[in-house]
Amino acid sequence: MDTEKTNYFDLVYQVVREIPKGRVTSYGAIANYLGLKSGARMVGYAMNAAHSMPDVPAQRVVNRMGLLTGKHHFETPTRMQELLEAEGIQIVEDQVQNFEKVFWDPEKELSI
DNA sequence: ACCGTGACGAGAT
DNA sequence: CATCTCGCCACGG
Repeated sequence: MDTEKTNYFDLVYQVVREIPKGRVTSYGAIANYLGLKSGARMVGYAMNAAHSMPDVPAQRVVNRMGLLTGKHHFETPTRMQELLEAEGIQIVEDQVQNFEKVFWDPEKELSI
């Protein structure tokens, strides 16, 4: 055990858990907030490990275009959309509607 | 130890 | 304006 090299994964989960209900954010926004700068990919990779993390609403994390790119990683491909719709987010063909409205920028609205 | 791949993003053509 | 390529870093095979 020991060697928590994936410590930055926890940072990602920390931010994701702070995403308000009915809102979404992007991988790049989280990466930027954590200072990973162009590590948007790393954020996505971290989310892949989120499978073992409770209270990590990965469905609220989409790519910068508001597209549900990671829906295939859920229990079912439609699970992500259903969860978001249950929070009041409208989705059409894996695209978040009113993305600008539901977009939640950690750097602007979050303070942890 | 090397190569390929990946829940992305931005710049260049 | 649409498409392509490269960069980022970590992990699996």
